[in-house]
Amino acid sequence: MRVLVVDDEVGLAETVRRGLAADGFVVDVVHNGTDAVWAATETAYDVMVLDIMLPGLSGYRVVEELRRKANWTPILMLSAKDGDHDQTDALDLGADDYLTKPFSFIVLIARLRALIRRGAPERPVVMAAGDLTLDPARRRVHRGDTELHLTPREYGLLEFLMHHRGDVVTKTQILDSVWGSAFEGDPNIVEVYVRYLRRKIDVPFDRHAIETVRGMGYRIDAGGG
Amino acid sequence: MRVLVVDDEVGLAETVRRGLAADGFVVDVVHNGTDAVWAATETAYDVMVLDIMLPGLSGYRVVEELRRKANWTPILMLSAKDGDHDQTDALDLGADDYLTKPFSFIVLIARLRALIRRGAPERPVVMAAGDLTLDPARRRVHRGDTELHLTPREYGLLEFLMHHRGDVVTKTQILDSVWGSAFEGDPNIVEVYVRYLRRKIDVPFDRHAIETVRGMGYRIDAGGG
DNA sequence: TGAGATTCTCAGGCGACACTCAGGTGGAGC
DNA sequence: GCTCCACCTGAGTGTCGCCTGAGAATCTCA
Repeated sequence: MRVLVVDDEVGLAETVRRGLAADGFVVDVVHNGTDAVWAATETAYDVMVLDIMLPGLSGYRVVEELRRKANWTPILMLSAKDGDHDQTDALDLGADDYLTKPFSFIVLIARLRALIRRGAPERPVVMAAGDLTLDPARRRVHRGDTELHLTPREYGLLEFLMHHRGDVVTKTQILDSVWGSAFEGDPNIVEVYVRYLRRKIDVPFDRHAIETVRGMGYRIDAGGG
Repeated sequence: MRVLVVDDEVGLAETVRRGLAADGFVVDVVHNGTDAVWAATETAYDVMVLDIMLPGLSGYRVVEELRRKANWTPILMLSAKDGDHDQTDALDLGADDYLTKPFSFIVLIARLRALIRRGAPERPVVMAAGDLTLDPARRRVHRGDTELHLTPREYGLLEFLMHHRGDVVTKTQILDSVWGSAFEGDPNIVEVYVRYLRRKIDVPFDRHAIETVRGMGYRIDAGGG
């Protein structure tokens, strides 16, 4: 059982390290967020203990960064504060459990074991429209079982459409979100990329996921075409 | 903070009840879908915990039924399964969060608090006249279960009529609102478009939602024809 | 540096849609 | 029942929104 402990209070970190080691865990300790991300990326830990208050990269940012990198190691967060906000913020960001300092060692170990037992947490939301799925974390798109290769622009467009699946989105909205409001070129670019997307996600499968709503914009059907 | 817990496993439901009560929630428990819909309709809960696997009316159907009845109580769904499908299905149907069994109590409570904090999600107003519905956000029109394809002008006209459903609107009002006061063409255009609309929303269903009030204008019946 | 991938521009084509018009129909008042 | 006028109807016509293919410009990576 490998644990990564992240806390800038060297004394506390050392106490935790000894306690966990005595309980049979293999423990690595780092003292800041940047090292935490690096360590978690290099080594497959079974669980992480992560303090929120860290110099440089905060605990929140560490979770965010790891999840963005598709690292689903269970994370238990620690905080000195006792507010609801800390707690829910942490969980919203993708942490898996939460403990307020000061905490009992027995509780910490029990919670860690529970996390390990549960295994890697639920995957983040995979957006689906019928058999067309888009996984934002992994940046992957599937039509049924076949993976589709999309260029960055195509992916950005599809992600935007999927995020609003069922709703009509105007070309202006698309331009603003996918190309950015600074875009100065020909708005026709949206039509062109809708065509590119259709060529990859619809045409080969004889589907019509992307619907044109004349005079309004486009809509991706929640049923996937 | 009132919570409705819906789970057919009596033991688990009782555990959840006690835990939430200890955390200051006022908890009601029911063990099947039918009771859940009834309870949620009778009482204004701040949040619901809803198991997917239920005897009789499943959790999915409960969500569907409540949303259909314009009940937007935040719902957290529970499932024994661990599939992606469960998750997206639940969220697609109008649930607001999702938790896989077994779950940590801390996480459950945090998620519930987050849902309550977020409050009932804003739902777009769906205008209805009998079984004729118009969803402005999704720009969709249904007669019963069948979706109708309207052109932008037809849609604009119907939206205006629905907005004033029950009242007589004059052709001048229609022209000003739907075509804009700048319109210089033949006012007969209103009659033409009323005909187009009738051909799509009334004739195929043998209905008469759009009523002609001779000398005055038109009226859409609140009962949908 | 060069080949391939990707982004973007442009101009032509096509068809859905908005609108016109001329005649038909039927209700209301005499 | 006749007449008038409001409304209905069908057959057009032109336009504009969207689609499409070709190719230039730019980026990426070996």
